[in-house]
Amino acid sequence: MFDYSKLKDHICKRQNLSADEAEEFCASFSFVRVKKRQFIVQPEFVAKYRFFVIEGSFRAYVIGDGGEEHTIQFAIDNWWITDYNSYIFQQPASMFVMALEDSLVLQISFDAERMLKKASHTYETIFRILAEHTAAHMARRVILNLTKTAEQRFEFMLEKYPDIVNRVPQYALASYLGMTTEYLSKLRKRRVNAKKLI
Amino acid sequence: MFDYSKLKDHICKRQNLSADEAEEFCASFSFVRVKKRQFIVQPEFVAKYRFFVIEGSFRAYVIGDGGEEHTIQFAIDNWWITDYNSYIFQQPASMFVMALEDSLVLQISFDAERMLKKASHTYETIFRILAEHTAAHMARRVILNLTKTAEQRFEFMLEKYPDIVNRVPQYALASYLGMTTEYLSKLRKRRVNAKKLI
DNA sequence: CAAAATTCCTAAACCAGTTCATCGTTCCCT
DNA sequence: AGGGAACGATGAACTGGTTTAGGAATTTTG
Repeated sequence: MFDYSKLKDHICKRQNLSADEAEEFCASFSFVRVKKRQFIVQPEFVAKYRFFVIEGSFRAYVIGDGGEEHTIQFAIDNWWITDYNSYIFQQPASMFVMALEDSLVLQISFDAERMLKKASHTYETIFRILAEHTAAHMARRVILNLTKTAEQRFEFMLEKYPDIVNRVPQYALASYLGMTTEYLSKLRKRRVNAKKLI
Repeated sequence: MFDYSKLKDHICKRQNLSADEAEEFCASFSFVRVKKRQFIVQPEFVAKYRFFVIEGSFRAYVIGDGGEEHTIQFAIDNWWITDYNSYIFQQPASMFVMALEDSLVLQISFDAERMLKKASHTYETIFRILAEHTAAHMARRVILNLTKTAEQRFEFMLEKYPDIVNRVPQYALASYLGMTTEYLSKLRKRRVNAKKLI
């Protein structure tokens, strides 16, 4: 009925798998359609699933003490998303994860993942690599936030993830970059004016 | 000659291991003494090792465009440290990792780690769990930096990692928390004055 | 299609945190 | 032991980014 090829490609790029193994691996995932503005993770509830985005886009955010939203992560096609701390430790989540558009995802439950990890060394390796990549990505993000100014972070985002910049609402992007919408708007204007001079 | 018990305890807390397995696992690590101010990772060179601190303390930092130091991570007894992106992808490092005191570490090389991972499902699991914990920890750090003010981050640090606050130099702590030494000094003073009023 | 709601832009006042400059203290090193 | 470098404190001037407040444009929904 549905097409697992995106997930298969994603996995096989990182680890050699026989056709049978790839098949068995994917069988633990189920397709779910998610409507725009629908939540797939909510605070207080344990994040039972890890999601792989086939099409559409998502946004993970937390609510600060003053009620402000802080975007922690975006996910578009071929990215993973969930509340990582909630999922890994099976504790109540602190994040919302919401669809930004009507989307299609593949989800795996924590239990199914645990079985896969237990079942074979190869599957364990896949999740090990996944976790390493996640850790490495997060480490880069920490460095970026610590070493660059708001403007530099925006420039970096434009260069590295133009798809995301053009696809997500401005207030979500601003809070991801650790600034206000107003300031992002100012930066955008400054860029346009700078371009006009060339 | 040396005592592997700290590493053994650390691993066994996370994964069940037979005595033989624990022995074999630890055999891939070697003890190294590191003098204060000595580097165990340097930019441009590939981080060949991952380190487990037996005693002493370390600091990982990068140099910003303007020459400022930004502390990315501290490590004291029973913590892991290296330039994660360099080690995992075996690419040139962007960080310095320096001993803050005369220290004793256990190091494992990337190749030895790869062999362990390949050799057995159990060892693969250990490194998977390690990576998951690293990713989860980093995710919490990103959230903290995005949602809290400089003062709140300092308060949090005091509560959660008082050992580190009391053990590392002020300028290192300040750059870890994403602020200047001068401002941290001001916050410290504000705290002392606030306490006097109680 | 029109009303309601959400998103985006602009601008001025404001503030958390930085910069700069100076001084006292502690830690090393030989 | 003593001279130099590293470390911490403090205050005044400054700035990157926020807050507040308003209005315009776009999207959603009935």
